[in-house]
Amino acid sequence: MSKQQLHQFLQSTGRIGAADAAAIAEPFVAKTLARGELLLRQGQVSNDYLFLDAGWLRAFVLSPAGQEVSTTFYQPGRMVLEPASFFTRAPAQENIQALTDCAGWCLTFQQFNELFHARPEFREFGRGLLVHGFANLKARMLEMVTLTAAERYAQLLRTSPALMQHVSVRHLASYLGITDTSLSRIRKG
Amino acid sequence: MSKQQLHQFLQSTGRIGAADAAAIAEPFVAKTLARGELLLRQGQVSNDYLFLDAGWLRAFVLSPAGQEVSTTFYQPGRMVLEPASFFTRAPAQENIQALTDCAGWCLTFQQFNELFHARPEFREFGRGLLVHGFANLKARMLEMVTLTAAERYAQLLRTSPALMQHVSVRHLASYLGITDTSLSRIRKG
DNA sequence: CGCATTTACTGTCATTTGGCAGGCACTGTG
DNA sequence: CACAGTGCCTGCCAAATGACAGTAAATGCG
Repeated sequence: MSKQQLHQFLQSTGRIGAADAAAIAEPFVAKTLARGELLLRQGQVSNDYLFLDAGWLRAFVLSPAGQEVSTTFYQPGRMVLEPASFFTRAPAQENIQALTDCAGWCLTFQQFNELFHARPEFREFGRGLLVHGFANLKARMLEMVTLTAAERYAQLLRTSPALMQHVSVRHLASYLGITDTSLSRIRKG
Repeated sequence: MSKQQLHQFLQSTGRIGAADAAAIAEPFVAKTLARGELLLRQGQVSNDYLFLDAGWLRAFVLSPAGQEVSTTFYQPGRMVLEPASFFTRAPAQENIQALTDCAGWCLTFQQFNELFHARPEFREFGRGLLVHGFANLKARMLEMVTLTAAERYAQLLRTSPALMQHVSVRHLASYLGITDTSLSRIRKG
């Protein structure tokens, strides 16, 4: 497997040229996960800044009541990251689990930070990643407030149809903020 | 009004010394807002990286149905920022409005970016700000999914009692993801 | 293969929440 | 003062969702 997808992703912001992309990608190390394996376990400090070539993952937390709540799904061609733990070096609240076999390229925090401070383009890239994640989360929050469960499901179907192939109804339901019972009814209806 | 609070806030991360804090604070310019005034209007590009000395603000968006939904409340001693527009230079979806008369210190995007690239400590500071905002939003999303409306209200009362003095029931309700009718009932309790 | 486990769906009923309309108190204005 | 406007509360009913239990199909495993 080559780093071609990673190169393209780095350049996709428009601010990183081919030569810089190659230099930035250089320290990334190959990483694979088997289906079901955890990339991050709650209580650990995240040390993976991962570009995902292939596969799907989900992040989840345990609610006070002890139930798994899926918080994020990660698709191929994107970064997999838990910023709160990775950047602050604090133990993670979240777990990140491979829904399928996965393969990608990974930086440690130290490697990330060296690039971050050494390369202005990568700085902007990293900042942009956080900003977009923030904006997406805000949009999701807005949907939680303004849409019904059925509308949220329809919206997700429309924007991420491929996701449905890899995620169980139960995971989807907790992501949408409803019970699997309700989601079953919504899908039926 | 002095920049003392800003100095302290910059140093509160532990990675910025007094001398660096003074140097970083230097380009910040005084900014005031009258109650009701908009710091940011949707459709505009945000150009304010604001530290709030005194006063309260809220951010809100218009839902597809045309209703105001409050998304964030800003308290004194913190930053006021709409990252999605400020960093990407894209028109904002959100409005930011002063709930009371406000005073603080402000950077433009250009000033911010110069500091960001020139000063490693400020880079880490800015990154930390985004990361914490992200983590807070995720925690709020988790509350939306796992708690009832009454529990979310109780939680907010516990964590931000001062907020209640400055925010109308209607704003609070949309922030909590319920109608003002329901919040009224919850408060009655 | 047989068996246990997990997953998805469904029915019934209780609870939560929204929609709507009305009432009361407060505020600013001529 | 009279008046309109606004914010907050409340009552009534309908819709959305949760809780629980049971079933059937799919899956994993010895």
